[in-house]
Amino acid sequence: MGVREGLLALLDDGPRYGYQLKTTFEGATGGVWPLNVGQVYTTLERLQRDGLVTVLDLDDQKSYELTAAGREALGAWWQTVPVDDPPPRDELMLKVLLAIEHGPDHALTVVTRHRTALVSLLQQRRRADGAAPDSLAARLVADALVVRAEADLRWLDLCESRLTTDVGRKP
Amino acid sequence: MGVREGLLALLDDGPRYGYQLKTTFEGATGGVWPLNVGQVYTTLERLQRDGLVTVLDLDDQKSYELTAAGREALGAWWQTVPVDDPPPRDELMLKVLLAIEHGPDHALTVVTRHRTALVSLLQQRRRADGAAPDSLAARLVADALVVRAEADLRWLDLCESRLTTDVGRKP
DNA sequence: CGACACATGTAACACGTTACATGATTTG
DNA sequence: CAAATCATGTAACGTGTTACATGTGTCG
Repeated sequence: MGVREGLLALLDDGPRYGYQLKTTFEGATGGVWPLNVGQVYTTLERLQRDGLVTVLDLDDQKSYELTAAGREALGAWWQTVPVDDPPPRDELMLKVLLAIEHGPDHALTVVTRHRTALVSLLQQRRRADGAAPDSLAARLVADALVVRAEADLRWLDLCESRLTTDVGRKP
Repeated sequence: MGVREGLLALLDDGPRYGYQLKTTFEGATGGVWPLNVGQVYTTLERLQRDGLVTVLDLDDQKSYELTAAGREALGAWWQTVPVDDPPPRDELMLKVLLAIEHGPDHALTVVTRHRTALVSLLQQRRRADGAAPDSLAARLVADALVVRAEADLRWLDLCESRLTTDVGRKP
């Protein structure tokens, strides 16, 4: 549910054609999220099917346009605050939780390995973040990656402390 | 790529049958990540197809077992530190970035709306985290949700400051 | 001319989700 | 007995990813 809404949002600025949507999407996201053109067209097809978008068939190019329903759906998206319930499965969490099933020793191994890797990744990202201010979008994405990595790191620390103190009692 | 490895990891403790995998998966993840039984069977089919798992056809129940290749794949998974490149598309980020295309005013609206929602969500999660220590797994998941929400909040603050100071210059 | 950007698609595949169908066993 | 749990699947659908095919225009 990402590309779909993305295209809707871009079409809110007026009719666009497929390839244009690809490039502006990539531009808006600071070039961090490449978008295969093919997916743009298939997604547009689905949006048509769902009545959120119509096509203006011009000479040789096709122009896509929001319908009233599409504008409504977009409005709903802007209003909605995404709260995932159940939360999306995350690979790091999953790995640690499953490692616990194999015993706290294995879990601690996994935790420390990931922490050292995350520390270097974080340094790397901080450098990238501090350096070239490409665009506002790229900057914000870089910020997000740093903040996320910090959060993961903090969580790993929490895991370690809980694993070392709570050893023995697993209700 | 979550369920697949999850099942492999669980099968490392010995042969299991499908339904058992569902319940132990949900148990290992503190009941936070429900897993549809149907998906267990389809995933096991794919794992068979890929030669990572074999079936022991007993009287009326089927028991699944890791192959050598399966054990190897699992080992690789344990060793691997997940670094997504490009990073996965995140709805919050996407929304803010696309809102910027519509002008900083719209972006600021989105940012502040999400911040207030996140603040209350965070309080709620902190309560849940501080309360009943269900199991180690449930506790760790709750921790993760809190830490993630804090990170998102921090990022939104960053967005706001960048949006208010960087206004005007978008290279 | 040759490479590259522009422009539009199709096909195959992977994974996840939900709903549906079926039957055995356990337990209140 | 009735309901819940255990147990195994199938079918349909949605989305995302990659690769492939095709053609036009532009620019060095």
